[in-house]
Amino acid sequence: MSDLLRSIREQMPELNPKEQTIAAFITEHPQLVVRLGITELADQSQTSAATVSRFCKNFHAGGFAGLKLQLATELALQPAADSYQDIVAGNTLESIVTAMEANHIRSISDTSRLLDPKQLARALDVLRNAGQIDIYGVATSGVVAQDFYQKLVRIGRRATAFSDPHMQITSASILGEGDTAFAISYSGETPETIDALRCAKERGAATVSLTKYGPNTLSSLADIPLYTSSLEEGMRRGDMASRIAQLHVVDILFTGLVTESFDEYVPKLEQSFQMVKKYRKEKGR
Amino acid sequence: MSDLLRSIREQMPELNPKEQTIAAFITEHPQLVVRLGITELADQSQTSAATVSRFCKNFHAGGFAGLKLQLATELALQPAADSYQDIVAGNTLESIVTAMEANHIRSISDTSRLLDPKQLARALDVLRNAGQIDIYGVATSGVVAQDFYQKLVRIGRRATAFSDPHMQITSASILGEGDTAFAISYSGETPETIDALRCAKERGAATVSLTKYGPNTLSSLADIPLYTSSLEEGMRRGDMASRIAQLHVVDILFTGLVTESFDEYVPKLEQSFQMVKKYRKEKGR
DNA sequence: TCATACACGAAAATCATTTTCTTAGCTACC
DNA sequence: GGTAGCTAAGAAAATGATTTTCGTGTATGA
Repeated sequence: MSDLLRSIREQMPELNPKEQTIAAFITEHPQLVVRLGITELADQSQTSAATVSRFCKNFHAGGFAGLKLQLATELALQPAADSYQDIVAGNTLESIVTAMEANHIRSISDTSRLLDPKQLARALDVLRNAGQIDIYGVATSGVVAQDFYQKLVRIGRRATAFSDPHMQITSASILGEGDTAFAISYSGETPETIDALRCAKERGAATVSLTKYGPNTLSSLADIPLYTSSLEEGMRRGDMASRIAQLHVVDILFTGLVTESFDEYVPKLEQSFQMVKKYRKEKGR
Repeated sequence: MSDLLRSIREQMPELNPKEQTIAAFITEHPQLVVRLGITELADQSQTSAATVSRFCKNFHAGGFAGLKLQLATELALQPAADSYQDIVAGNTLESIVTAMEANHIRSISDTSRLLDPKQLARALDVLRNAGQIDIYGVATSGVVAQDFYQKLVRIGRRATAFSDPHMQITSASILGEGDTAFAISYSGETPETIDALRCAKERGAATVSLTKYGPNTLSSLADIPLYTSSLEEGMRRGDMASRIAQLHVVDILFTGLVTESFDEYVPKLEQSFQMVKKYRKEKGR
C-alpha cells in the first residue's frame, strides 16, 4: 500500500520504451487516468491495451482496475497537502474559509514532519529540569509565548513570559545555570528576542529557539533549535499560519512534559482546574 | 463531488427494501465494496447485479465503477480526519506528534465545516462598521483575544483586549451603539466573559460570541454566535485543539475584513510593517 | 546468418456491467 | 371482485472493458 505514483516515477528509467510512454502519461495526468478506460489510456499513450495491462501487472497493482483504485486514493490524499493558497482581494467568504483551512492544515502537517524527535527530546529535557523557564517573543510570537507560559504555570512550573523587551532582558539577566530560556520568533531575526536569548545564554541558561526552518540568527544562537515550516514567499501575511504552527509545537512540548511525568502533573492540572471553579463558587455563582 | 457515503446514509429510509439492503452493506463495509465486483456485491446483499446497477444510477454515481471510485477517494480522506486521539501517559514522542497533528487538523476541518457563512458575514459586518471593538476572553481564550486584538490594531481598527475582568467590564461599560463586543470562551460559560458581554449588550453594542458548538450561555446572549467544533468528552485538556480552532476563526474573520477592503487595509498593513523596521534601523541595527 | 529472446499489437477469450425483457406483486379504478 | 396499470426486481441478453493468447517483427549474441 505504498506510493504507487512515486514508484512509477522512480522505476521509469528501467522501463521499456512503450512502458515509459505509459508511465509518463500516468505521472503527468494521474487524475485523468482515473476516469479513462484502458483502451483510451492506450490511445493517449500511443500503445495498445495489452501493453497497458501488462504494465499494471509489472507494478503488481492488481490489474488496471487496481491501478485506478490506488491512483484514486493517492490523489485524494494529495489535495489536502496541496500548495499553500494565497489570499487576495475579492475572495468570497467560502473561499477564504477553504483557503485558510488548507493553509493551516498544511502548516501543521509540514511542521510535524519537520520536527526532529532528538531535538524535541532535548528540549523536553531542559524544560523538565529547569529551575526557571523564561519565554521570549514579541507581537505575534508574544501571543504564543503567553500561551506556553500559561500552560507551564498550570502544571506548577516556574515560568515567565514578558512581551516588554526591557522586562525580557531584565528577566534573562537573572537567569543562571539550570534555567532555560525559550525564544520564539518566526523570522528568527527579531532583535529584542535575539538580545534576550543571547543574554540568557551568557548567564549559562539552556537555550531553545522556535523559528521558521532555515538558517537564522536566533536558531544559530540556541543550544536546541526547533523549527516550524516556512511558508512560500508572497504568502499574504504568513504570520497566521506560522502562529498556528508555533502553537502546534508548544502543544507537543507541553503534552510531552505532561505525559513524561503523568502522575506528577495531571493532578496539578486537575487541581488548578478545580481551584478556579471553587473560587468562582465562593463568589456565589 | 460531495459526500456519497453520507448521502447514502441519509437517503436510506426512502429507499426500496432491496436498495436498503445494498445501502446498508455499502455503508457498513465501504472498504470492502471498493474491492468487490458488482455481482459479488449483489450476492453479499442478497440482490441481483441489475439492482445494484440501478442503485448506482439513482445516486448519480456514474455507474458501479464511478461509485467505487468515489468510495475509494472518500475512504482515503477518512483516516486523516479520523477520531480525535486521546493523549495518555507513556506515549512516545513520535506518537504525541502524530496524535497532536491529527487532533489539530481535525479540529480545523471540523470548525471550517461548522462555520455558517451567514453568521460570518454578519460578524464581518459589525466588525467593519464598529467604532470601537472590545474583545473579551480569559486564560486560554485570552491568548486568542490578544491575537485578534493585535491583528485589528495592525489594520488601524480601534480595538482593546483585556484579560483582567475588571478592565473588561470597565471597557464594556463605555461602549455604545455602533460599537462591537467580541467574546471568546470555549465553554461559553466563563462568568467574567459573560458579564462583560452582557454589559456591552446593555450599552447597545453589537455582540459576537465564539464558543464551542452547542447551547451555552454566551452564545445565547450574543447577537451573532460563532462556533468552533466541540471535542469529544474525555479528551485530555481539550483547550489545545479548541484554541487552534478559535485562532482559525479569528484568521478567517481577519482575512475577511482585509479582503473586503483590500485597498484600504493592505497599505496599512505594509505601513505598520515598514514602521517597525524603520524604528529598528534608527536604533542602529 | 541463424537462433533466441523480447516487445508489442491484433484479436480472441474472458469477465464485468448495463440494458432489456419478463414476471410477480400491488394498487386503484371500474 | 376483476382488470388495467404500475413498480420492483431478477434472468438473460447485449454491450463493453480487460486480460490472455498468439503471431510478427526486431534486436542481440553466438
